[in-house]
Amino acid sequence: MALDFDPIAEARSNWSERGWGSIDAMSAATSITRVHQIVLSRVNVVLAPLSLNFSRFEVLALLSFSREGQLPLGKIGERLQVHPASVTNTIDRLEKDGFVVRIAHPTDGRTTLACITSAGSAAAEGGAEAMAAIDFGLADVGKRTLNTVDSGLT
Amino acid sequence: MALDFDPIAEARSNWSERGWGSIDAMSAATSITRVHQIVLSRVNVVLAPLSLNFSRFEVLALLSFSREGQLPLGKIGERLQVHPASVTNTIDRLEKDGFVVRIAHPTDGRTTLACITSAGSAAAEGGAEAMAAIDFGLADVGKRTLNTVDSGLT
DNA sequence: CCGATTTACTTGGACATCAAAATAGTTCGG
DNA sequence: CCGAACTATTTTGATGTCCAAGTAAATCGG
Repeated sequence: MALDFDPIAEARSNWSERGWGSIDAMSAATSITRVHQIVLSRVNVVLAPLSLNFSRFEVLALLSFSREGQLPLGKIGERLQVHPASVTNTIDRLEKDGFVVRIAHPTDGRTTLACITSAGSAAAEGGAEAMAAIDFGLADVGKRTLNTVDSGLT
Repeated sequence: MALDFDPIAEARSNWSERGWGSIDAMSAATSITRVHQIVLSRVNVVLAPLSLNFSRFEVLALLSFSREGQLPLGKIGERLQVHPASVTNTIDRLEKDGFVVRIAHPTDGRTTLACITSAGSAAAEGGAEAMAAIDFGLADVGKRTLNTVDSGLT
């Protein structure tokens, strides 16, 4: 799995030779992309046996955190910063797997609520446990990095 | 664009209430996901007018860094850590836009080389400039974060 | 109270990615 | 030199994401 070269250092050096600008930002963007890639794939590996991936898990977690275990689809998209069409798609799959059900909003006919089922709650629980068990795939990334990635967000 | 709440803090608090583990790692993973989302979308916005996105730009940059301006598809996938099928797809598009051409490897009949064209070089140049101009969408992320994201990678 | 606008979700289309199977060419052991 | 094993790429099929357009319901202004 480990590469025999450092892609980040390589990119920095080539970038600089080319006289291209914003090297630090370029380097950071590359790192972020790479870390994201690694984390996402590691996390998805342990979620797969539960019929989950990170997106689906996020939705279930959000629902399980809510008072009633249900939220309008639009709210879900807003919270997770994903496109409405993606929410529709994700809820479709969660519903097909029996993890949520769509129910009509009591007063607003436009709105659809996603409501988590007990199977959904169990899956969320299992997913959280599975990801915690591998430290979200970040075990070897280093604590200092973690904390500082954390801050500096808008 | 700015949210009226802090999703990361929110997630931490809910996560903890639930008694779920690895809070720091969870928080970091969430941050990485979110930063990646933001950076990628900002970068793609400025690349779009050039008929590029970040994936395609990465391939062009890699080719333009190479001695001969050409590399085997497999090498490209290895360097950029993407699936062979994705390389095929990306090269298809770049070729359709006239940014690269496929040529046969001189000695190994299995291998296909992607060779950057002058239009491709120009596009890479323009893309680098465009991304540098917006500091890779990281302008408001903070310098300390950038440097530390940088280290801690395997 | 009605028409225009806004809001909420879904649908269809374009892309991107991965896994697995298919294809074609190379290499290696006997 | 031949067949087995390996390597490089493409194809196929499943997912996932976004955008733009469509549909349906609520709201706002006159």
